[in-house]
Amino acid sequence: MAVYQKQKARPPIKEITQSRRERERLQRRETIINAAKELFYEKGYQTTTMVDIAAAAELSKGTLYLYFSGKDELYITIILEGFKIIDDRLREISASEMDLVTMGRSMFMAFVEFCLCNREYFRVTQYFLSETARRNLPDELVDSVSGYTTSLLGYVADLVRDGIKSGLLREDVDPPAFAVIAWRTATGLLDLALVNDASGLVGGEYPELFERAFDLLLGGAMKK
Amino acid sequence: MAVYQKQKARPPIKEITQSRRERERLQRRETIINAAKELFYEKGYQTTTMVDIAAAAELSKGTLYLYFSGKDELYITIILEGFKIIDDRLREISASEMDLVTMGRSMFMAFVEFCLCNREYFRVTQYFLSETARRNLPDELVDSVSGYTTSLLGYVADLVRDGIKSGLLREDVDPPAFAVIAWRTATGLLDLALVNDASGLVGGEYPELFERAFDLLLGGAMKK
DNA sequence: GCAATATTATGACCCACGGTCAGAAGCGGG
DNA sequence: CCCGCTTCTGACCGTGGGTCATAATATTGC
Repeated sequence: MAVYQKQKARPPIKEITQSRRERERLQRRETIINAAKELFYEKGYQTTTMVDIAAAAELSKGTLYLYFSGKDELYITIILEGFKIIDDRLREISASEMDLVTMGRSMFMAFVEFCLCNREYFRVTQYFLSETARRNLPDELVDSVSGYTTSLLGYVADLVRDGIKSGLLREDVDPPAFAVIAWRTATGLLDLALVNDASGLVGGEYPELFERAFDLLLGGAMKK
Repeated sequence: MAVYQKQKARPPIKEITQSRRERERLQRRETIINAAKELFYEKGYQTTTMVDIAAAAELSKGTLYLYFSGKDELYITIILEGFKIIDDRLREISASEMDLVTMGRSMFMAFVEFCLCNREYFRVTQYFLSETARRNLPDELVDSVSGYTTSLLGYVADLVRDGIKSGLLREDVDPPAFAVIAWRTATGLLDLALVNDASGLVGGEYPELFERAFDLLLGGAMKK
């Protein structure tokens, strides 16, 4: 009786192996990304070599180029994961039930803490922004990064709009401009914080410095 | 009568040539710096090669290493000139007769404008801050840069102190922290501005964005 | 099972660049 | 004019990103 059980027409062998191949390919890709992530985190972009990554992924150098167009693309690919995480976090906060000020502070500090805990993601974004990296990078990647940035700034701008509507903030505050300024204040301080372990230009505690920065920006935007 | 005119005992020939040698040496050094500055400005740090610089200075590559320990030192040396200029400018402003708010704004905008007009100086400072550059750099250079930074921040912190004393600013504003925050807000926005030529993440005019940033920080520090 | 074929992996090789150094070139003193 | 000292040079080295002919492996057809 079981003989004729062919309710589900099984797709041809060719397609089955095809799909397995694809999974395996993605798996390899993931392996490479993980190896690279660890090394970039540990040693930084410049000092990590393609051979290092290949060795860590138990592959030869040439193979890496079957999965990524080069070191930069591999690097930027890693960024995007970070963006996804922080984007989710900010969306989560912006969907929650806090009052506006708490929400703003939470967003600011979530971003800061994420960057402090995932320094390499942060460094990568800074690299992406300020280096010649963009030149020889696939447009698609550049677009992705820009897209995420726009998205992050959007949450803040929306929040500012709400703040103005509710009468908390002054009417002459420009939401997108405020978002950009807050974002760059955070990155500017982060830049410093990540080097400052060694150099000690700034005394005092870091978390407090970020809090103060947020207070200043907020204070400047609030009605008297 | 003129025969015995040896009022000024002329130093021995040896010393004369010695001193000329020294001047020539400094001249060569200057030539190299100027060549390098132009190229760094034009093409950025990574894409400028030592051979490029040597060619522009009409020297061979090896000669550069007689005047500088390497590419990094050459790079950082160029920074220091920039620091000197902006330091002088800020000192000038802080010694002038403006009211405190105007003075603060002038300092902020002077810094911003200097960086926008001398992008390479700015990029260099950022590189110095965030890259692995420091590791293999003479301590003396690192100290110089730190020293200038401290000096710049000092002008701002002093101004804030005056502002508090005069009753304009709140007592709970921490002068050094405010200085750091203002500084990093400016650099964060500058970082963006210098890339933004191409990428257009931010709409609107730049000078205005910097003004807004200053207003926010000032507003946050002022008494209600 | 086995050859023919397609897919994936490899590492020797190329080139660019920062840095070195033995020897060349130039200058000054005697 | 020659010796010695300073300054300069460019061939050379090591490193590291990227390429590609070839090898290894898997898949398909018979």
